Amino acid sequence: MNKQKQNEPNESQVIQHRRQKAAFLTENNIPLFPNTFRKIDDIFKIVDNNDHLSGEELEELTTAHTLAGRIMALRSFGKVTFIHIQDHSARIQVFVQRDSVGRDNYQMFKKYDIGDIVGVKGTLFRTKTGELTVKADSVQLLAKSMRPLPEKYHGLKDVETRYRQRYVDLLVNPQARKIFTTRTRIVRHLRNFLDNKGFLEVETPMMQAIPGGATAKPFQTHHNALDMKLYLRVAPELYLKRLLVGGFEKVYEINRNFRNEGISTQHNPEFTMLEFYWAYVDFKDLMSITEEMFSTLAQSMFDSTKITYQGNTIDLTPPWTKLSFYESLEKIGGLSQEDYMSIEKASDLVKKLGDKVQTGEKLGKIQAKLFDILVEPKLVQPHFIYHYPTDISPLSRKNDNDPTITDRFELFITGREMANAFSELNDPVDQKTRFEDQVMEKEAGDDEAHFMDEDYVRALEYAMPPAGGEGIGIDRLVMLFTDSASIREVILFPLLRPEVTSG
RNA sequence: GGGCCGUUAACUCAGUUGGCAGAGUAUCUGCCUUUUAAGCAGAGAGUCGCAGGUUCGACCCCUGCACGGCCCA
Repeated sequence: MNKQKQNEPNESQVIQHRRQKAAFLTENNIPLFPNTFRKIDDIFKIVDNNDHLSGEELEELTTAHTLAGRIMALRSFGKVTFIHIQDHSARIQVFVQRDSVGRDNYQMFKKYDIGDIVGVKGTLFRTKTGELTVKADSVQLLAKSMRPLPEKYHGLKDVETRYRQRYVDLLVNPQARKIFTTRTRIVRHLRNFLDNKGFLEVETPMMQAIPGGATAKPFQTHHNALDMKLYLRVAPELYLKRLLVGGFEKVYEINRNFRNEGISTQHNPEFTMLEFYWAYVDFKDLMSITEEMFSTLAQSMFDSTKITYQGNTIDLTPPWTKLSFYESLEKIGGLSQEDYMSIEKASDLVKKLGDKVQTGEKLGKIQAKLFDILVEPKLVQPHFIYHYPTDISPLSRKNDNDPTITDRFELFITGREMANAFSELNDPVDQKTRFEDQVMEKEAGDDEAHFMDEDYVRALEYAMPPAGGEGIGIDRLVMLFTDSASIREVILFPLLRPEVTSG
């Protein structure tokens, strides 16, 4: 009996027991991991097709079902055992009787554990308590589980384990599965929405020699054969706009971006963005399509344009409130023009509110800090804030009447930035100047500032059609639609430090 | 980066003033042919996150570290 595992004296008792059972099954010629069983029926379909039938009606049916799934519960009465098995679609009870499956088979079945994956053939009936149940003609082991599942009643609660071992979380917590199936439905809706409007989905480089398209710190990597430094992209923007130059008029990409910043309930280093670019429209047209996109999404998910997020009702019924950046500082931030239009006053205010101001920082950047503190958290219902300062919008088209502001908006819901959009800057001379300004900021120590991208300027020199472009954070959108407080709840495998393996 | 909180059996959690480490679930053995958080009887299971320190004695007090969570920047 002690022939195995003497080198792992601390191995949990449960695992040792399971190894012993596995050895017993192997000795009796029961394969632990056969791939010969072919599942025919989804459990959901079986339940859906038959749940309306009475016990008597089920008795008359002789239809045999062939299903497979993981044993999630097991109640043994000696010569008869009830198990619940779960597949991707649902869960159903299975009744395994010694006198139905045969004495020898039942002997083997008694070595099956919660967590094992089994294949079942049998017919339907109702138990005394009325539960729709499969009466097994046979139960076959398809994959032996060597580890116990978390507790049946409380499930897996430990947040760290839920993220590190997401497979266990998904197995035992239906809410977790729900979030990720909802995520997929959301993304599918967005694709359908854009496809139906004639947008073309494309894929642009994630590894870039010159990262651009957002003010953010990039990750660095290295290509060995080419011996060159590469960056993981912070945004696809500049490539998508090159496609507008190339003649595509409506393009979008849903894919990962990487930003070398802190981790929080709102930030994961890799995250998913939708970016779309549309020739011959401006930022106001983008407001309309955004309202349509979000409200149809809510409608298709919840049959309503009102949704609940962390106890607040969010009304996504268009049209949404629209305020200029300066209006928002006044109406929502409670500031006067003199507070925010002078560098000195605005800087003092920022410091008073607990943030820092670097010497030589531009007015727009200081105003943005005021906005972040005084306005953003209060934008719980959907708000478009437009006409951002040019200083903090290096890729946006300047307003025709006032070059200190841009034709740009950000969308805020639940106090968070959900989208960023603007009329695109397509004047190559202006763009080059903005890049040069960014390079100066970079040299002054701002490692979020843009690099010079000569090829992008060259592309604009061939003429890019006037256009609007927008980015929407998919993870935050999914948080909103799944009522999740943390971004890690909506990312299957959020970034964590390596697990410490002791001893 | 800063503050606060957490880390005890496979899971969910207790743990008294610093005095032998606990429960439920799960597991094992026995009984049990319609249960469903099945039941009854019994049993086994611990690097109390890690490393130091204080103490006759530390899960408990102190210091440092690791991982995670929340808040702030």
